[in-house]
Amino acid sequence: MDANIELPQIAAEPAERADAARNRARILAAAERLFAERGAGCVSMEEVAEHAHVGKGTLFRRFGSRAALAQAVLSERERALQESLIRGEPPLGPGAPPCERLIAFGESILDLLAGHGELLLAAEGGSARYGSPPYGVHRLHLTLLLREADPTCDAEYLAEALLACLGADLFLYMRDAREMPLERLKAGWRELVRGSLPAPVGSPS
Amino acid sequence: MDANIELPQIAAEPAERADAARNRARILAAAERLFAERGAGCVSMEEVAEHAHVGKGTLFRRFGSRAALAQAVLSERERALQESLIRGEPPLGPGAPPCERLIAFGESILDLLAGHGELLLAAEGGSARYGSPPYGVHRLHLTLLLREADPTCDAEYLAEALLACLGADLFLYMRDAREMPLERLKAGWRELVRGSLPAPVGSPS
DNA sequence: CACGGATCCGGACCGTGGTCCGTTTAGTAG
DNA sequence: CTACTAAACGGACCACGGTCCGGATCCGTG
Repeated sequence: MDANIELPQIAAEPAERADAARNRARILAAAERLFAERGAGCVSMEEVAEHAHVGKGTLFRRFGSRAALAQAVLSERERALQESLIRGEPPLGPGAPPCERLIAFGESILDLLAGHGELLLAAEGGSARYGSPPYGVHRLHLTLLLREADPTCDAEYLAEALLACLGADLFLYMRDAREMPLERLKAGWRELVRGSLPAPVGSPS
Repeated sequence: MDANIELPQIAAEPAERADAARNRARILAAAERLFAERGAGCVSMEEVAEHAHVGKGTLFRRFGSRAALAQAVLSERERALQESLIRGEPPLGPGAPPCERLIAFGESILDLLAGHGELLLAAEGGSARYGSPPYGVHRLHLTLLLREADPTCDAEYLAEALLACLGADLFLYMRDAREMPLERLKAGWRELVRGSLPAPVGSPS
């Protein structure tokens, strides 16, 4: 249960008081447990505070919003994904052609969604998605890959558009309401990516 | 100020009482005015009720939720769009090749978003999007066009994915935060559609 | 017109996300 | 150990979306 996660700590901040750190860890542990037990959608912030033996004010002081709490709970997995993007094995990491990397990226996100869809939905809830650090990283990653694959395309627009197809709300809707299995979503993503790129070498068909 | 909009009235319901109709009209008029004056995001349901001289309970009895109220306010424009899709002139209506119709559809939606983005955001808010009648119609429209253009593709998945690129939250983010002009979004949409379809006759380039 | 029941009204009420501020506590300097 | 300050605590508080139900209103019937 390592909880020393301080991703957005770049400038040297005046260090964290001991009780603050203790409470942060308590809150994260309680949130993780409750979200896993009953689903992120069925846990109120007040409950998280109670189970962490902490006042509601403290909870919001530490995490700012429900979406940010969910992001914090997910931050370890997100960190691992980013690590794989930058230094992992191909096709997710560097070394594979951009098209393959794009496909692998989307499939990783879909796997993440399959495992923690509700939690990711809470993390993206209410347009908190755009502007969150993970979204920025994913956007940049896609932009660079798209530009590499086709310098003439509008990579910035395409990155946003492709990421929209990996949103948690859309995923849950397609999986639960439309009953599309994970494999179908992955196949659809592959086609989507291939369509957005020019044919790599010789165009068959 | 015509307010006799009763789109989802298919089965012969036991008719509407006079005071009910009067209150519905009042509410729609008040909502339309307030949303236009101050932006949909800055108007609470209680305010709408007050300005319509109606109790909050009546407001929710009639419209069920904030999102549904926004949809009702938009229903006239949505109806006009659907009319154009079914019986309008090409390329939006029937007669043009599927690819052109897809492009025209997206551009129409983008124009709608440019004019009433906040209102559409309220109408789609909180995953009320999927399952709303307009979404169902748009999805069906795209599915049929995609299937016509390429019977081998997964038209149902592609329809959802393409619609995700026309979501109100994404549009407002790209326009306001990323400062992408409308023309760029339209150009991006065109490329997106062309990529999702096989080259129509002879593939140039 | 008088009646009766179905329909509708409206504001009190609830749960929730988020804020505020008086009080407490951790850390430090003397 | 004491004194002091900045930081953190925590629960009362607020605004808002949404629900409920006792009472008022409409409208068909005799």
